[in-house]
Amino acid sequence: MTQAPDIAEMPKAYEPGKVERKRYDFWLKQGYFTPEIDRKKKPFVIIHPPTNITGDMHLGTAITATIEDIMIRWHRMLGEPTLWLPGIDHASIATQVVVEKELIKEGTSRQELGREKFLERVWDWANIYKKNIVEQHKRLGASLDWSRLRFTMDDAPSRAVRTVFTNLYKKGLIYRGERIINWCPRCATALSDLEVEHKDTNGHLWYVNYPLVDDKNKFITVATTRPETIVGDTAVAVNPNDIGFKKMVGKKVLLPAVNREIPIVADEAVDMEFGTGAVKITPGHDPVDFDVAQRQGLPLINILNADATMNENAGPYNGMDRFKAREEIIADLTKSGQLVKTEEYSHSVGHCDRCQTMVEPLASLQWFMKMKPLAKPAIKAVRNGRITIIPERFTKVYFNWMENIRDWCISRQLWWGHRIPVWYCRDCNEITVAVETPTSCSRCKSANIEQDPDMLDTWFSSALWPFTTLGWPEDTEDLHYFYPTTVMETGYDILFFWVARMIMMGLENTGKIPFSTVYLHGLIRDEKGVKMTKTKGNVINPEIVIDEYGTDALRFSLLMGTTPGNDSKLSDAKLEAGRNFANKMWNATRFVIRSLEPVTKADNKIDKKKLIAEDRWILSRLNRTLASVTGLMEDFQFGEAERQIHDFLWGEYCDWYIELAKIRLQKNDTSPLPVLLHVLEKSLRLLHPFMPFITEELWQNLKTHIQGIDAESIMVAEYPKADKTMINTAVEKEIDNIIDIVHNIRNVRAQYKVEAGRWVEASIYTGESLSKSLISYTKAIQTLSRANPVSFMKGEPETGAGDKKLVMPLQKTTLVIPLSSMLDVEAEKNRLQKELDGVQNQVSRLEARLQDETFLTKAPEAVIAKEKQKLYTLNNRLEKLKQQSSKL
RNA sequence: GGGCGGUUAGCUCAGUUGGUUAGAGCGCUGCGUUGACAUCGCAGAGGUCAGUGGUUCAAAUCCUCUACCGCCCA
Repeated sequence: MTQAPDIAEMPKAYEPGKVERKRYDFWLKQGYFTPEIDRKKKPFVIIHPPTNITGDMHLGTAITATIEDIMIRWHRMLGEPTLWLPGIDHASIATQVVVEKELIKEGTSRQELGREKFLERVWDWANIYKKNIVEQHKRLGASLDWSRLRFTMDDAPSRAVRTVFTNLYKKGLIYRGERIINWCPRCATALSDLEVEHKDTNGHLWYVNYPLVDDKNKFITVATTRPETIVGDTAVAVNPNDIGFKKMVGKKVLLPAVNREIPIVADEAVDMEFGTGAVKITPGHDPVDFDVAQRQGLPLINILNADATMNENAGPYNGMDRFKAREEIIADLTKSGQLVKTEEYSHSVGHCDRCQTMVEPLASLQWFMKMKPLAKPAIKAVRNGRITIIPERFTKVYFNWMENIRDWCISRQLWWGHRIPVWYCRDCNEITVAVETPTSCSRCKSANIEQDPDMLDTWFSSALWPFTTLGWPEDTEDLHYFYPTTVMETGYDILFFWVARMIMMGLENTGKIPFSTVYLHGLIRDEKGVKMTKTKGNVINPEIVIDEYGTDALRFSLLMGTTPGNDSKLSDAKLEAGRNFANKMWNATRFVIRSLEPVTKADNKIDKKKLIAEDRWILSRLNRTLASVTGLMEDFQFGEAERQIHDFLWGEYCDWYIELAKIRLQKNDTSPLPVLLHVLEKSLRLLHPFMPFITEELWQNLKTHIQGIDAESIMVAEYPKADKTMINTAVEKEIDNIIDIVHNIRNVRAQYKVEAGRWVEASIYTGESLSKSLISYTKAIQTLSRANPVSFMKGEPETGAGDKKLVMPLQKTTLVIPLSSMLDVEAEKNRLQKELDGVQNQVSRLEARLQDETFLTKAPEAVIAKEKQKLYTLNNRLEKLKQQSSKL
């Protein structure tokens, strides 16, 4: 009895905490996460979108890891060399914001610390969070190849960043210029368009009179939402087609507050419908005005300091905060009578994505990437199908953005990140751009050079991630074998940030697409459908969830009921469903193991000759599920695949097959054990990518009792394939028939409130034929529906008046139960009437259809035959129901 | 202003080439502690698939318009 599968070894409920760490360590030790390069095979590769170091894991991390791990584990089990490469992102601006907040709490600041000390602090932070990220992914069961872990600030990726910058600069695709950029006064840096969040804001439209220089009694009235920028105006503009203003063009007006003379110009860009039709032009602080100024040759005045206080160009408002200046200037204009009208006005205002501070458009000297030439091949790659985006509708979003792409501001006035590899010569002003830090100016050879103090946008390095992680620009074996990668999986919210730029950079730098499929998942929201954010305090920490429910439950519930690209909500109810399913599997396995003979090792090989109907039924259902799930996985329908596995295991294997098997185990009949084991073992493999821990635990448990399983771990065992020869529609119908009978006897019992312990009598009439197989289920029907005696009869029941019997026409048989112990006639009348109505309804519909000439001529013959058959069956049933009803 | 998505049971959502009586989980009602599982079992109630018009023999599914909700871009 030493190797007896003692049930005491398996506790009554699944305890994930005792399993997860142990199993993960085992996988790690075995080295399963690191692929073997096999040139004969095509690898499956996912570069994990780098997790950023700003804080702890959130559900976005969890859903990404879960979906990718499902794909990875699945392909690994299919025998493909499978690489899932983990990455960590330095998140330049976001990290700097968090660390600065810490400093403020300590009563200091980055300026006070100085650049070097500040960077030490950030590195400390980064090192802590790098560790956390790795640990958290391990808890999620992520089978990432940790031997290839990359951090964006590592030497190799950093060198790759400088290489790309240098190459693109040389090709003229990176340039330095003065443009309107988005300036965050709190972060004190430029931002790209994508990092600005537009919010509809209720503001005002102020109408201000600008007096004409040559006639102080005449005015031109302009409308503005930002009166504080008046001091930066260098013109007033009207539309050249605006007849009302025609005579004004060319004249000069006197700017309020600073008393500067500025011209009235005509420009097509002016919207005649807006305000009075005359607008103020502030080229230093408005993108449209900037363009007007370029066209009209107008000067440009910057009125703001980096912290958004007014500067010396603002005259009397110098030194004031921008909002204070607005109040003051309105007060002054009111006093002077130049403010003629104020309207409520709703408009969209940009805010910093990271700190929510109101952004200032600002003319500034920055580095930009020219995007149009890069976008062109990237559009083509998707258009001609070399890259597929799933779900398909995002293809349109991608095209729309790419076709209207604008140059990307890539420089940031930050301290943490990749420093721009540009050196300015103090002697000859030459710009030196280089991968290696130069010691002298490339032109005059002076050593008096200074590096650009700015950093690159974080997303610059992210865009290179699919190839820099594999060693580019070095010609490595990894790059050869694993690039282009297979799938880029991420949330749809960063389609532009990541995916689009990765495609452009991949094509530009490697000449190849970086991946062939883009799979976009939806966002996880809270129970009420609100996006989770730290400020709202509705963030769910996955680690707490794992502690309470287990990793597999979390993974299961994250996918439950989801479809590609659609948002989903996470709730305790879903987590409980996941936990319960895990527990159900635990106990099903516990039952199977307990049922085995203690001494011998059982066989899960199937001897087709020994199979009885229910065996062939569950095998048919299994293989149907396998085929369906495989199709869904190939189609990226993981939520639906998961649901089908769940329904098969719970609704068919546990609810029916195990229950039927129990009867055979008692009877000492042909043993159900081989099939019981066979189906369970395969199902665990089927489920493994979704719920890796519990499936491994149970599979290992099972393995000690089964002969001939070679794999050391479920994660390297073969993913089950459907055997279509096992699919058997006839036998499925046969067992459905049994289920139908059991179902109806149980139903009657419940309806008539028959006591649990009481047996009812049942006769089953089978019409023309009475199969032996059906009779062999007598015992099963007895046990499952608590009916005895159960007898089978050929033909139809004879119904005489006064018979106290329930006669229930089922799908294929007629069930007869003596009413003797079930006396609630009213309830039965109601039930019958309801059923009668239902069937009558269907019959009417079918009759109508079958009398319809067009249907009869246009529908395929098979369909017509099917409908006729249906009608025939229904009419029979209807007839029987009527008889039954008349008797009551 | 342009584009996209959603509207199916009380709640959260599936329903992918149009074709049995539209499904699941949770919730609800009733019954149930016979050795896998009360993190469970059995049974039940609950839906004119947002509205409108159309295509079709046949529409939750395809097309038109409308309403409401959400998102993205400008």
